Amino acid sequence: MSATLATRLLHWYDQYGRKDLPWQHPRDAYRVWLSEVMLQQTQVATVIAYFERFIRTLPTLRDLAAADEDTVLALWSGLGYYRRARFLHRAAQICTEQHGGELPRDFEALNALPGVGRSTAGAILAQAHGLRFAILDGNVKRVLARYHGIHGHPGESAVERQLWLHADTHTPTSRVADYTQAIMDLGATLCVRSRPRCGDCPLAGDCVAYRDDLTALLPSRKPGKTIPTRATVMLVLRDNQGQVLLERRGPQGVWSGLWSLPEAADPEGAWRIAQQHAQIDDAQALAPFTHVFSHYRLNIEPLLFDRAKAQRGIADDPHLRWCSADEIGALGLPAPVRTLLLQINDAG
DNA sequence: GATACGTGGTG
DNA sequence: TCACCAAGTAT
Repeated sequence: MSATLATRLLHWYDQYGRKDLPWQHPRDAYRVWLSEVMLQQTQVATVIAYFERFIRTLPTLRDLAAADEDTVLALWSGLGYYRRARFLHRAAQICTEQHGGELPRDFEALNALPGVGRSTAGAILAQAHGLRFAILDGNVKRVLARYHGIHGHPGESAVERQLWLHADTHTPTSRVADYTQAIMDLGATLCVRSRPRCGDCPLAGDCVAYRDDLTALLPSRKPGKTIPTRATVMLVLRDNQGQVLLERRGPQGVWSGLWSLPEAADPEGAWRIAQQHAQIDDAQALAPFTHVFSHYRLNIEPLLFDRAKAQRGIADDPHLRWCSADEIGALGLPAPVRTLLLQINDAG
């Protein structure tokens, strides 16, 4: 009878696991929650700097609940999937109103918070409180699909159901927090998507994919599909003090809640919109570029209306504001818009 | 079940 | 250049 998967994994973790990630010290519920949400569909290397800045600015759940949405989105700006930030903010307020300013320790209550799914709820309970709950993120899916030789894309419900069963079965009753970190670390460092380092893996002896030489085929890849291309004109309205007109995007769709540039379908529409907001002398087409989302490609044609004279009355519209470069730093902007404005600033 | 939702890195 | 990928959740 060989040791359990958890035993072997914990033994490996003690020697090779990651123990200095910023959310591990201290490993409290607020920090684990924040890190888990930031890490959804995002890699550790990207998250670390965002996490440290966020936790420095909003060190407690109550600070987050009391913060402006602009502050939260500015701290998230560049991370993507901005709905996560809005959910995080709302969930903090729910905790303040309904849970005494703490994250609940109950799975159902956690799972009911916006942005907290089964895996994130499990991670909080396991890592912050040592309770026996399984997680099933991309790392764990990859490890278990290989270990058990499970075919089929993990996005299929039947496959995911199997993976959850295995994930739960393997979760030990002691050292749950370390085990949870261990299986993620294995997936992130050895059992990686391409060229996994099976020679160093503590589970290779019982791994079906290793035994059958299937590591390159498991987990099964998502059936590919081509993404559509869309186009937009972005208006850069700039006054003689260098301030640029920004517009807050609505609660639905991409970049929800972020401050972005006004948009139009074509240059004629752009002129029409520009004239509503300012007196315009001329327009200058800037270099077009493409921004790629997960589900479509966006061709962006920036149109610079320089030396614009702002119309009066805009101050009344909370979704519009003229911003200096300094103010832009404190707002959440889409990554390509921030890049564009920085380039224009550098160019004068 | 399918789709929406970002961004930066990689081969 | 480009397809694919990386600590998911909500609708």
